[in-house]
Amino acid sequence: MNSVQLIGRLTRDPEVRYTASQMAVATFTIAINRPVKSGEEQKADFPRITVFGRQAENCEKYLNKGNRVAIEGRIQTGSYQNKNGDTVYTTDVVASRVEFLESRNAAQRSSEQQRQPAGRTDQRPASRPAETQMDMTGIPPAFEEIEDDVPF
Amino acid sequence: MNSVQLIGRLTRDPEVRYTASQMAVATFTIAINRPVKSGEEQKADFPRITVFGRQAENCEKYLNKGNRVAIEGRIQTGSYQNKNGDTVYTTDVVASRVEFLESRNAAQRSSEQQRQPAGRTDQRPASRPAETQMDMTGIPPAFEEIEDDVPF
Amino acid sequence: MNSVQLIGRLTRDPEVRYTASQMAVATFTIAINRPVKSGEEQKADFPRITVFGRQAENCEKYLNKGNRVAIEGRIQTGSYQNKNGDTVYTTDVVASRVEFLESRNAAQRSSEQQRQPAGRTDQRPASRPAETQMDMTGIPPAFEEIEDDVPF
Amino acid sequence: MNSVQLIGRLTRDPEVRYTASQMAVATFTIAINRPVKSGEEQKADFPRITVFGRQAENCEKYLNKGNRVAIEGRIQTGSYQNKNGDTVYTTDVVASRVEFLESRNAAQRSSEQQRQPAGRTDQRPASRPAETQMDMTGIPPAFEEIEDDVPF
DNA sequence: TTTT
DNA sequence: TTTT
Repeated sequence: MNSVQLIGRLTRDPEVRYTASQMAVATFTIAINRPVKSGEEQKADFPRITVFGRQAENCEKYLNKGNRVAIEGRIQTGSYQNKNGDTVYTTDVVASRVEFLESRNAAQRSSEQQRQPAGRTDQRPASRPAETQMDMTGIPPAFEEIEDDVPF
Repeated sequence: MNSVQLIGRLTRDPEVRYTASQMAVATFTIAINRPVKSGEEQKADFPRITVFGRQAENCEKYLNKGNRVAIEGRIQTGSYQNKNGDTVYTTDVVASRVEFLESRNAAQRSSEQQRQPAGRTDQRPASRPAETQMDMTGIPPAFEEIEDDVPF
Repeated sequence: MNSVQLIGRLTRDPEVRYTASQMAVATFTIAINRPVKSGEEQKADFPRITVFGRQAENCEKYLNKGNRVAIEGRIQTGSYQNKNGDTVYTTDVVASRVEFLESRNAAQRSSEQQRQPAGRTDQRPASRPAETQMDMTGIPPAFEEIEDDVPF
Repeated sequence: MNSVQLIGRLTRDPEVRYTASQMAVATFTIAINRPVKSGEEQKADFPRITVFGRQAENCEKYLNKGNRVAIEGRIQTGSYQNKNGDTVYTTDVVASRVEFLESRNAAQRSSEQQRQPAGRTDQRPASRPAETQMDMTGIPPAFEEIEDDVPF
């Protein structure tokens, strides 16, 4: 069992990169405020979230800094060598599900603008319902094909 | 919401230190095998677990390398400066509950032997029931007093 | 381990009753929409939530039908005899934590109006920040005293 | 979000039935002891678990009354009319994952005997490693085809 | 008996 | 390096 449930707000816009096989991988950090007695200063935790595939694409489209999300996933640990040659250990939450509890208008997102330079020529604004959820089954890189339905 | 549930095995005996106020803090890492199709090589994640107070003492007494535990807790992030002066970011699971799903005889524990060099002179073996659970409410260092009942 | 995490919307205003020792007990049902492919009809689950103590009072004050909440808790089963004399088995989620992800103005709440008939004579509306969380440690009826801080 | 994590012991052998499309559906109840101060009488909760597909078959093969399992899943509510014609409301945990934390020898299981009447003619006992896990992605009845690997 |  |  390796199960994580989080609710928090993005500290920055998601970063998206692509694997060799063209799968999107979105990464962002969320701020989760700790329960605090009134008067005490607010503290927070900042876990890093990784999302794969179509969900990563939706995060890129619809999530911005400050947006609140609910995350279901698992803890994944790893390590890499930094420039100094010493080992850095990492701990990420790999999301199997991202639920948008709120998201600003996607049109304001610079990263989307860039990927869709020809632009939307239809009249409907690139807005979306405030509540949306998406599912991802399977654990990349062993990644099954994803049904191509938009989440709303 | 910041909620984590894990089942795994200790990669080493717990390490225990004490705060200025004499509260025990146990730290250990568990190995959680990832689900894997037969034939594939086994991979695992290795989150670090932190336990406070009486629970930390029980972990010290009853948990050894290889023992299986169930953990409920939350993700806590932090940072510190290493010897080279650069910032190292940390992610821990702070356990609010540790359930012993199995534990070897505590007497075999080298770390315990060392802390109790005069040894046990009574006849009863330092064994314990295989299933035990303990609860910890509250989040250190804001730590409420703990009812002093042994977990079995 | 008995751990539950839910996000959903109240199907009705909370019902509140009081134990012999004057502890508030709030009960409500939330609707959790199931993930659904676009085009399919929406289905939902409707677990019943039980909240104790000061948290129950806050639910009464600030939660209304339609409000979205995040719940952490555990499954509790029980049974009772109905009027026909046969046994009815029950399954509830006892909340250890309720997070208000949204709540309408408390003044609009009829149940509160009723409990405070003399009314608020000050000018400030009985509103509150949209995000609020409260904590409850301990499992009623073995219920430890609750620190008397308001959650905002 | 609709997430449940449980550890408990089967109160009886699993019951298995088959859908029209020949998918196995296993049902059982687990006992989860509540944390209790020493001296108090033990109480427990008894949620009903439902498992679909290949996992249900594995439950039938390898799980018996008394075995300890870890369950990940979600709460599902429903209702039906009983013989008296009144509505009975149900709450189940639909398991997306069942982890065998322990299981007696499968050969002792009567239900398996029945499904495999010709019997095993090889010499190896129908035993299995004590730790095993299986995964099920997707939510029946919208059920994707399951890779046919045994879980050990 | 169900929410948006 | 942090969100409201």
